[in-house]
Amino acid sequence: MTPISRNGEPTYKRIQNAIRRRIEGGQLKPGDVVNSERELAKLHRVSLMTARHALADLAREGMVERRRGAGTFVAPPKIHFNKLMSYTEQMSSRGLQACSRIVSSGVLDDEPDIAARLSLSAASHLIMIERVRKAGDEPFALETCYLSAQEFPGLVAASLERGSLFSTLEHQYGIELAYADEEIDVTAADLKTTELLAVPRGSPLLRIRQLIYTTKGKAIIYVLGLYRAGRHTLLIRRFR
Amino acid sequence: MTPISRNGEPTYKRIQNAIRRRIEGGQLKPGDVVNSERELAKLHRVSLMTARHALADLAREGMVERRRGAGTFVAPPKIHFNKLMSYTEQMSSRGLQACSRIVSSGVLDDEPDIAARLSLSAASHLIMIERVRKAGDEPFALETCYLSAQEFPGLVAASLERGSLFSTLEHQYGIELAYADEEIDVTAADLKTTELLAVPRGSPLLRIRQLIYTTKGKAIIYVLGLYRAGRHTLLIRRFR
DNA sequence: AAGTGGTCTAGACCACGGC
DNA sequence: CCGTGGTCTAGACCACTTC
Repeated sequence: MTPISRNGEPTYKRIQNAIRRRIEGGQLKPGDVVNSERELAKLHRVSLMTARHALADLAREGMVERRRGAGTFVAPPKIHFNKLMSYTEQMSSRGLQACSRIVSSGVLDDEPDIAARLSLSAASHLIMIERVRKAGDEPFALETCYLSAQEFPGLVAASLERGSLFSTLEHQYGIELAYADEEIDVTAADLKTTELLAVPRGSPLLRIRQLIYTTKGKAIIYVLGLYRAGRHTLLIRRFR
Repeated sequence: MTPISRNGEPTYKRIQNAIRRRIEGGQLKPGDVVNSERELAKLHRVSLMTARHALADLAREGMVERRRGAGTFVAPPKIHFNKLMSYTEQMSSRGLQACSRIVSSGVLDDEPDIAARLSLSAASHLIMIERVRKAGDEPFALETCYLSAQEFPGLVAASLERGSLFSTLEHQYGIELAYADEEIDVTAADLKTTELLAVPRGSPLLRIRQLIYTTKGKAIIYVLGLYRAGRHTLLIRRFR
């Protein structure tokens, strides 16, 4: 048997996908027994080590739990903590519709601090998009994002039409987002924010400054978010 | 050769530890080449798969990076994002001394909401410790933590003497902390907080409600933290 | 061309869990 | 007791990187 089945997909991944499909398709529910290493080896006509590789890797992902002497079981669905999601994705994961309004947008060339965060020279041209996020009728957040104008020609127009910046970047520009570092603190609303978010002057606001990186480790988006009290709580999981 | 060398430690872990020691001891620096699978197999008189297991596992931990066709290299030291650390640990990791003052402490038996978060019955006795954290002379945070009084007899006295609650729990009570879920939002300072933190009434405060779990998945500590604006920023990494 | 990691085989013994 | 996962062997071929 050839180790790799003509399409380039390793055998152990084919086995994983077969199991994944049965879990995601609902045929296997959390707590159910998954085929043992020996069963998988026979089913897929594969050596024990390969079947084992498939299961061990699934366990590492958290899709499955292995208990020595007992078997391999479908793991309970994990809540995705510390996941980088766009506003649109966050909303749709809760079954809600993303709703936002672009307040302003354009290209700036005198934002040295922001350019520096994106590892660009001080006077670089930066695309700026400022949006108010709404829940129902009430605005609850003001988000301003910045990107290199040179790297994303034509982005402003595109982003004005479609809501999701993430999907535009990923599908239109072929960008692979990897992670984001966030600085979270608190400030009082200034005059401009007061008007846009319809809150009293001096109201406490959650401030999140986010720097989003690609899989190559390059910072490509800077986002400044200001969130009204009460309307927004951040969930984080920390590990020991 | 016996697969396990009399003390019960698997061979692949012995190999890992040998490599780890050389990295942590400074003999191998980030970017340096680590012994290849074949070299390790000969050195430790072990099969290729076992040497491979050791390296693959170290790579999964992030201690080394593997590049096909090139070799295995010591990974750059990782910044510990999203790590659960006590205040004492956070301070000492920055080379500072933890400095806090106990405002009040005692046992409560009428905090049903907090008891519920800890999966205890409504009228359970709860140890409460309220502390002001300081940076230099200025107070910057008010932290109140709650634990089951039944599970931690004698804790109040112990915690009054030593600063670190985490180390008391881990060493005195044999607790293994695993992770914490945090809810982060923002409020305005009430009268009591105003006095303790020496800020004007209505000042914006960062509020962090933390539920800390053991390795067995049991919630054992609830912490409510209130942080002054400007004095404290949270760092988070989110992954796609 | 030589060396590396990635995949795979066809077996083996052990420790552990549930019956 | 039997079946499970955990460890291990002594090889093999491939794709890839470096020289």
